Amino acid sequence: MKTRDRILDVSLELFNAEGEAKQTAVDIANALDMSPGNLYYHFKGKEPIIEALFDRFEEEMQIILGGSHGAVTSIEDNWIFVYIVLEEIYDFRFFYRNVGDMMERYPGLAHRFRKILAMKRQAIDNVLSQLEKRGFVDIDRRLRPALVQQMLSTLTFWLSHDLIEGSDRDGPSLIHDTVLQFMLLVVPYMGEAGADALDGMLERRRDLMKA
Amino acid sequence: MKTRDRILDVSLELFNAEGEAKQTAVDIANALDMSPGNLYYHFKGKEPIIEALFDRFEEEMQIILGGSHGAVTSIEDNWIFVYIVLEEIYDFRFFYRNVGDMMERYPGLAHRFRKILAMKRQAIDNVLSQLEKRGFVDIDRRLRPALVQQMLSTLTFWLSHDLIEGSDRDGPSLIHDTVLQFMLLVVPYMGEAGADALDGMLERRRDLMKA
DNA sequence: GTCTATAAATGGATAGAC
DNA sequence: GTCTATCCATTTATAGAC
Repeated sequence: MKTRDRILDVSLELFNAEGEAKQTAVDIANALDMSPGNLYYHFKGKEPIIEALFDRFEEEMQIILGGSHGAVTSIEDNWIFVYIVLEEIYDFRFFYRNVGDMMERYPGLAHRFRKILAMKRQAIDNVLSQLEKRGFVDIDRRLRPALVQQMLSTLTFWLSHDLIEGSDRDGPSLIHDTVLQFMLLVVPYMGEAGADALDGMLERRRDLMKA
Repeated sequence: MKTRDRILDVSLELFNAEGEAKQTAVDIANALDMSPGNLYYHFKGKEPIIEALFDRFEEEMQIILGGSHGAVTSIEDNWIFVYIVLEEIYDFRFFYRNVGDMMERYPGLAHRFRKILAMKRQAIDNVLSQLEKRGFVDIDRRLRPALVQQMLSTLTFWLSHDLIEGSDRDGPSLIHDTVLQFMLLVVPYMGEAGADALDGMLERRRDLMKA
């Protein structure tokens, strides 16, 4: 099963770098220095390759999002999973450059995308509940669903948004800014402590910029 | 120039209903009860049709976003332009079901999309400034850019988000909920008056649901 | 302006030799 | 497992008659 893995590795790299939609089966074979016939021996086309890549992605995400998110003390620590999720998405960023397009062209992925979305929502909800229970934040019940939705959107469309703005940033810096953007959403609900927490977040971001 | 307009009208309807990516030049001709050859006489293919449709959309958006946004008293009235923008986007929703994909496949649209994005950002900024000046809201300077970005994302990805969630809602109800989602973003910055404003927004939403 | 017919181009897919 | 050769389907695009 070595060639099979090589096909997946190179395909992932190619899709992330050049965009999935533009690559044909022949392009993939070329990138592998392999004949199209041989590629078809291992995978019946582009679609099964995509699905095999999604298998990998899904597995990772389930590990990340299925893990426990309790037992942390500081506010920022609660959101560490956000950072990890963004990094994982970045590894498979071709899926997220254009989620709607992927779901449309590979209908088999739609419900699996939604399952991951639901897990993300659950994870966000858990963390917010933690923060509320510990008294770090106080969120109006009527505003809570909108806040969760906003967080979920951030997690889903950060790459699309960057693409549309055409900023062409490097991955790590984009990830850091997205984490910041995410955390800033709770600041208004932190009351007195909000100002200090905000300072901390921005300072940390500056440190990361330098490094 | 009558056939030309008919082609654009029917194409828009077809793209909105069935998705732009799936329609070929022949499909468009069929929907028009017209031969492909004739279609090609008026437009050299799908791309010039898309661009002509974007001309229409761009013109409308410039009128909406270029207009003045001052001289309104209530908080909700300030956001009327959001409602109008969403309705206009809905009329050309095939552009927004998958913005990134459109920009990728029609590179000529990219900078025009970005121009509209910039106008939206400006309009949001103006309204926020108005609200601040009148003392309706008090937004930390360091949080303001993140808030604007969230609002912009909402305005850009509401249709994608609905598509991904697969909720398959009807247009008007989706538009109303998106306006609500948009306005809820400022509630945390309204201080004492926030609770009342929130009540008003939710009540208004309920009234619209019944109608 | 509109049609029919057909060419040209692209990408997906398989057969059969090695 | 891997290659070459080839076929098939789809879509774009044009030529020429009406």
